[in-house]
Amino acid sequence: MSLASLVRKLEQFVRLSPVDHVILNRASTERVRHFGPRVDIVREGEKPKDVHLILSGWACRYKQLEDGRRQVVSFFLPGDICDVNVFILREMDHSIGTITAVSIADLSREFFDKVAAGHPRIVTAFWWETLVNAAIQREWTMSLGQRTALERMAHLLCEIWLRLRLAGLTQGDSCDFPLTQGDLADATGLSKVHVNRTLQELRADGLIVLKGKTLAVPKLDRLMRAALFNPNYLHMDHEGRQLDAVPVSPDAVAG
Amino acid sequence: MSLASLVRKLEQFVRLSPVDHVILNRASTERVRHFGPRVDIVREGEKPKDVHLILSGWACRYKQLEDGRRQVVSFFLPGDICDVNVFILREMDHSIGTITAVSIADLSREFFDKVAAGHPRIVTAFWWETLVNAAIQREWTMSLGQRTALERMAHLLCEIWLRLRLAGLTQGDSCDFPLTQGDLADATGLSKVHVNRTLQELRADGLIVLKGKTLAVPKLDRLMRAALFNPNYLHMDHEGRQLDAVPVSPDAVAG
DNA sequence: CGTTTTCAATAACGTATGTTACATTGCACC
DNA sequence: GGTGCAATGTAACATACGTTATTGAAAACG
Repeated sequence: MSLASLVRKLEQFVRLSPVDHVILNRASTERVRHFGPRVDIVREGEKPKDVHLILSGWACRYKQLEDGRRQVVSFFLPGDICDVNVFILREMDHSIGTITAVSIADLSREFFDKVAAGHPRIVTAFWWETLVNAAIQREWTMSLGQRTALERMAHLLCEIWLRLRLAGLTQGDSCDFPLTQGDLADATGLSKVHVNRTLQELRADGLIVLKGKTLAVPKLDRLMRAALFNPNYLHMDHEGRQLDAVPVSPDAVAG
Repeated sequence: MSLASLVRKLEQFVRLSPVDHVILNRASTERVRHFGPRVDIVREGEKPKDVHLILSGWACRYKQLEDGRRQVVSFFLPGDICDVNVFILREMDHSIGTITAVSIADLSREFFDKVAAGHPRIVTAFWWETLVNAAIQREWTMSLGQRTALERMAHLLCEIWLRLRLAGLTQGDSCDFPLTQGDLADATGLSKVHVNRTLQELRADGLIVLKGKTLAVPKLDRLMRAALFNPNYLHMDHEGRQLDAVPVSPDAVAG
């Protein structure tokens, strides 16, 4: 129920003015909606009306084939924006569903028009968000096409970890992790059974501690190596602002 | 060496003004470069300088792992724009390489600033391009995660076919097709051997005729069915402007 | 606070796709 | 108009991952 993650993330990239803060703050307090866990926010085929900003909770974007096969194509964490400017399209080509209980703010076309007209830094920040999301989608393509089950799993966990940390949602080496093995299967294109095997292997190698709904990553650099993880695609730095500008543990980024 | 494909594609979605045409025309004749086949236009790690518009030829975006595994994450056909606004990022997270000989126009940051300031329809058209590219990338995620080799191959061929047709680059039921089986392997995440097997099967089923550098699709609707292809993600229509506004064969879009 | 449902774990077995190897065809280039 | 190299085609064999089934342990629920 907070704007903090979005602002923290965007300010990683662009310095926003006090007026920009007011604009974002207003946008994220008007028109707030709440959803339970495992519920659809948006359905494929609908006309897109608003852009959604995740204030709290986890959600995912997914697609389904006629015969029921389901692929999660991205995860939404607090501070994520679903699709800047989607409303120019006639209909949604995918669905968005919640994982946990979720609060969202609906951002209208008018909001974007106003931003475009008078708030160039927010425009830049939103372009950054858009470009990073595109890069993440490409990296998923890479993972699904080339990485083995183990690498793929490790990669996904690294990515989520770094994104959570950027949003200020990690505590030490652990974080909240509400995804089930079924969710992980739908996201990695593996079967649930093989997801289980793969997690066991990561545990046995001491790369993760995953229990209940909590994930710990004791040695991020080792997990990254197992994943062939190159953080460049997250574009977490800009014009001298390095990732390390955020207080993080020293082993945070390998390389 | 022509702007026609871009304009044809964008006008499918937004009606551009005469001034818009002039702007695009100027942008695509200044700063043109030519490349041979199988050559890199952009390399991962470089600082993005311009946005590239493909005037002629085929190219692809690809990523590589440290150990050499390579994934093609998208194809660029004539009329495609590589990445609207990439230059706000510090460095490229992927490479762009040519398939055939290619001519591109470099679009500068100033061009985009000018467009943003005074040409709202071009802005909308570019957003549409951006959103469709994102949707294509999601569909690739779906393909790689859920579709079988045969479905995946068929799906890729459908997609390329429809994109070429939108750009006005098909003749009857056939089109130029310069991709090698190696390219198809890198794009589908399959081995070259299995790509060969899969193409044989599509041929045996009469779904494609692929020989030399020409592809024919005698029954698009059947190929689409084999691919579980749903064209909605290409967003080829807008506010009453249907796909069929372009002169096409009746079996063009199934469903 | 027992009951029901979901989620995780594990085993046995099946298969789609990968790998290696080599033959064939096509095509660019002297 | 051969000669060389890239692209295609095929076969035999290997394996990473899928499927089905069952059990146990947590949560969710009334």
